[in-house]
Amino acid sequence: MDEEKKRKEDCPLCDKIEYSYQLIGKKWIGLIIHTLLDGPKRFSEIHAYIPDLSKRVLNERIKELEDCGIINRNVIPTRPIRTEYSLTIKGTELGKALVPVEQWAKKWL
Amino acid sequence: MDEEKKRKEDCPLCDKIEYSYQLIGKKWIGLIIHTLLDGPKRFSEIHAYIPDLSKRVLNERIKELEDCGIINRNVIPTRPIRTEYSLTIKGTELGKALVPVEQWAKKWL
DNA sequence: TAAATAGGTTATAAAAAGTAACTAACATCA
DNA sequence: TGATGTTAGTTACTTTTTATAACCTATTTA
Repeated sequence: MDEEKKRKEDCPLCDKIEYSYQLIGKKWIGLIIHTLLDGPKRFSEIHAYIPDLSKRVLNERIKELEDCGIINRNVIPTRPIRTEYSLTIKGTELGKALVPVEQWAKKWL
Repeated sequence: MDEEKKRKEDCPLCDKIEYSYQLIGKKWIGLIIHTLLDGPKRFSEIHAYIPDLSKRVLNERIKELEDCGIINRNVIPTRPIRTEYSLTIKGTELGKALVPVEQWAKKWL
């Protein structure tokens, strides 16, 4: 067995760390979570906050974040129908974990 | 002027926050910084730590991280020549800012 | 009736990342 | 001396992700 594989097997946390970096390493994920951290938002509101993010990709990201339990989708039965997205507890904690990165940005960029 | 543009102009930090998320939103950036946080490493060492990252992209990421002052490139004039990469202070602080994300991963994944 | 809004979907194009083979410069093995 | 290996990449080509823009259904407002 080669060294790098050995290292991975010896460290079950590495998978989780790697996974988390793949997650926030997807384009727009960080900004979407940041946007939702100050409260639930509708599809078009998120889109207005991040205008460079296309609706197609926003929709894709929302589904991915739902699938991994980071956001909730709430369909509000008003007329016209509205869908609201909010962070789960898991998602809120990820959002809070990203705050130091924002502070770094404030200081260094 | 539309609302989203207004919001951006009202918040000069938004650019920095957005930029930081685009930075860590690039594939492999987080893991590379994480890897260098425990000490300087050579090209092939980083590659051994992150075997799924191709040499082509590793090289590209290294250049990008150098360009934005996050890592240093040290050519060591041994025979054969070795290059060592280390985090700058700016880079080290980014690495530390990412630790809460790793703790989140440990807890939730 | 016409245009607008909300929350998407679709088709297609461009950009980013993956794969594998190749290189230069030297070192070691036999 | 020649074959093989190492380090730090580069190159050409393929696949995957993102971007762009048009379209859609249901409903509301002018």
